Amino acid sequence: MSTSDEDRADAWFHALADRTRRDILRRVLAGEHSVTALAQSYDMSFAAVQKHVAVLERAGLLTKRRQGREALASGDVEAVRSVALMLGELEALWRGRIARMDELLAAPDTPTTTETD
Amino acid sequence: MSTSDEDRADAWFHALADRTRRDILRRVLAGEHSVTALAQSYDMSFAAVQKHVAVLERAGLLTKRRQGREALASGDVEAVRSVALMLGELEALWRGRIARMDELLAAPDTPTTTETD
DNA sequence: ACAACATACAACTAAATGGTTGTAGGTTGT
DNA sequence: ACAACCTACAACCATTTAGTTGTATGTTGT
Repeated sequence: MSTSDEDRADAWFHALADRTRRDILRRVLAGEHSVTALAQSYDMSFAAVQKHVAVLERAGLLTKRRQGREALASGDVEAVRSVALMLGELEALWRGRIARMDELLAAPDTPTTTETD
Repeated sequence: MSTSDEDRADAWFHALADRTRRDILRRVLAGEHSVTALAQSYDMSFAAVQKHVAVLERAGLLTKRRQGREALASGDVEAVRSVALMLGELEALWRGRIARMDELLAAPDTPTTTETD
């Protein structure tokens, strides 16, 4: 494959780690917006907003379609779900810890090979 | 309040935007690990790993407790759930878009005041 | 007491980030 | 045709970040 899961996760979380980008994502998830329309909402240059949109696009969190001279940005809810899914996997690891604690409490004698190295 | 929700979100996503930190978080969610134990898993200096742990700690994604000379790090699953919750809110915004589309399809005459500014 | 160990932090460097201004190209409407 | 508009990108700058090494402090076991 070209980009690993970890590369994608890096891009996702990096894109989400900026409040302006999160706000842009909120808007484009709620509905299509042109880049200039988005830019008018923030106290920074058009180019800065355009770069934020590009970061979100590279991360796969939004897509753009051309309509005449406008670029209409739209949030990709599937990508958002993928990020949430990754967090769900982290939570599953935690549940595994609890399960191991239960094992220990249930069978104090059994050597459960907790540490392997 | 001292730190806004956005500040916390910045810290969360920034902490998660590094693969080493995500891996550390996986390990400490699965069970307590000392900082040196964690450091032995990665091809970088102890200080580098210690800084990654500090970033996760500042973000509230893990907590440390002292036991003798060791600092035992443990993942905070509640914080992970909070991050997932924030993504859920993004998804809800998207569902709002769909709801508005339904409105439009159901009542093509009604002026639904889509844009307010 | 003392050597080995675990952590913490300061100081430094290279690279990435978030912002700026400027320029260039495609689209629209008169 | 042409002016106004929308987008894209390059070049630059200040700050942050991810790594390094070195040093200081506390803990453990003999």
